[in-house]
Amino acid sequence: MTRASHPKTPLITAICNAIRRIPRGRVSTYGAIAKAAGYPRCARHVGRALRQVSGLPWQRVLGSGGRISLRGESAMEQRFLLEAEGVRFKGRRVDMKAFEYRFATPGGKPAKKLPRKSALTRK
DNA sequence: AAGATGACGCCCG
DNA sequence: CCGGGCGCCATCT
Repeated sequence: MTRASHPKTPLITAICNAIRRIPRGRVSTYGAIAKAAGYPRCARHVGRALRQVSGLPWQRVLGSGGRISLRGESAMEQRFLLEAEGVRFKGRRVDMKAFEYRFATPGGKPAKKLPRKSALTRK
């Protein structure tokens, strides 16, 4: 298990949590999820979380603009799964206007911004 | 310890 | 619309 289970860093946990909040028939983006989780600049880590943690609604996570970021057959599968739950596409991208899920912001207050440098390894 | 990597994002031509 | 380039950040080699 050198690579296994691991990284349960707060970052991954928060991100998974956010992903789980996306309702069926709706989608979100890597960037938006990272932000909603409280880690604005960590879009890349959303992908990492999806890869490590199983049981997440991974098909609801898209790249900016509502485009599928995966390649090959995984991309086809993602599109298939999304359409199966009612999400519709406009060309190669999802009609975000109609299907993007907006994360609830606590008390109308936007997520706090990360100091710009990671708050994890930091101290 | 240093460099490379990645289910990303944004700006530019 | 598409490709190329640069920035982000925790992990991995």
